[in-house]
Amino acid sequence: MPELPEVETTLRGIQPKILHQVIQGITIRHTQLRWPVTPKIKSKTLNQVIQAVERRGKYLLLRLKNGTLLIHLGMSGKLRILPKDTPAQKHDHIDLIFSHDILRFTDPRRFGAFLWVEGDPSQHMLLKRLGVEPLTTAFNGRYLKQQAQRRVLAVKLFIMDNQVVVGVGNIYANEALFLAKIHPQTSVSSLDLAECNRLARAIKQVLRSAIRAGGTTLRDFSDSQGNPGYFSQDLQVYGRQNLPCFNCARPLALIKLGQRATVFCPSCQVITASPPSYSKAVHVRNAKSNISN
DNA sequence: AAATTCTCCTGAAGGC
DNA sequence: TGCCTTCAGGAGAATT
Repeated sequence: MPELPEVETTLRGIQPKILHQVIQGITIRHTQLRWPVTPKIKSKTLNQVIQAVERRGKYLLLRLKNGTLLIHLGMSGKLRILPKDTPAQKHDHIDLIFSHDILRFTDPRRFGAFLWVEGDPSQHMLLKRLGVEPLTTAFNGRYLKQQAQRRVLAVKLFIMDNQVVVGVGNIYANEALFLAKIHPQTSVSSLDLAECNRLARAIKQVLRSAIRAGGTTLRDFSDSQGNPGYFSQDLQVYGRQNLPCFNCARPLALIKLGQRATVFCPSCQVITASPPSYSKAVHVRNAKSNISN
């Protein structure tokens, strides 16, 4: 499932292939994505040059002279560079056709988005309220501490809030909290500066490692060439419920926080401050480890 | 306002 | 084998 490292991996794969290239055609096979794909995308993009390829959070921006293609991979989306004559398969929804190859958007679960945006994309509804990029110096312990003031929710939900920091999805939130030795249910306003510093550093470290590994492939992520990511092998907690903690060998626990699977080590990630915890958690009974690949 | 729950979708996996 | 149910999850929308 694409999080920031997977989107960054995709960006690095497609950028050299499409930058400064002319869009010679566009094929839309399925318009029902998260939002309908408007037919005017065709006329707006035809014969336009890709002037820049950027990322903001988990959004990809293909900038043209008169507007921007705003793309989100959702849960199961991928963008691949393929030879021009590659036959389309079931969930291949959109092709951008260039002189030598095509950029194909595939998304079985159709949680993704493919939008045309005019004007400054940073002011678009979907982008203007996004928080800081985690891999910039603006994201640090002091920032987290300041943002956490008077917020009443679990730290895991807080770091997954895109208005605080972008790009931290469920997998990397679990991993970063383990690395920072912070219990996912800790009330975020109770974290001291040292803990915030640890957490910010852990998020950066986990995301950087995952980008270096080409992302995490659980079921269906692959990069623009169709290669899987190798970070799955480095996962410390995600998908490892009931298996031994790599630090202390005790079994990892699984709960649900905000309807997301949350895996942590009950002995390495201890809540120190009081009140002890926030956000309702559902304990998952008879949980089986379900990591794939 | 902030926190919480619901919702979209398909494929995989489990139960019987 | 096969049908049925359940689950996964990003993030906006709806609700509390």
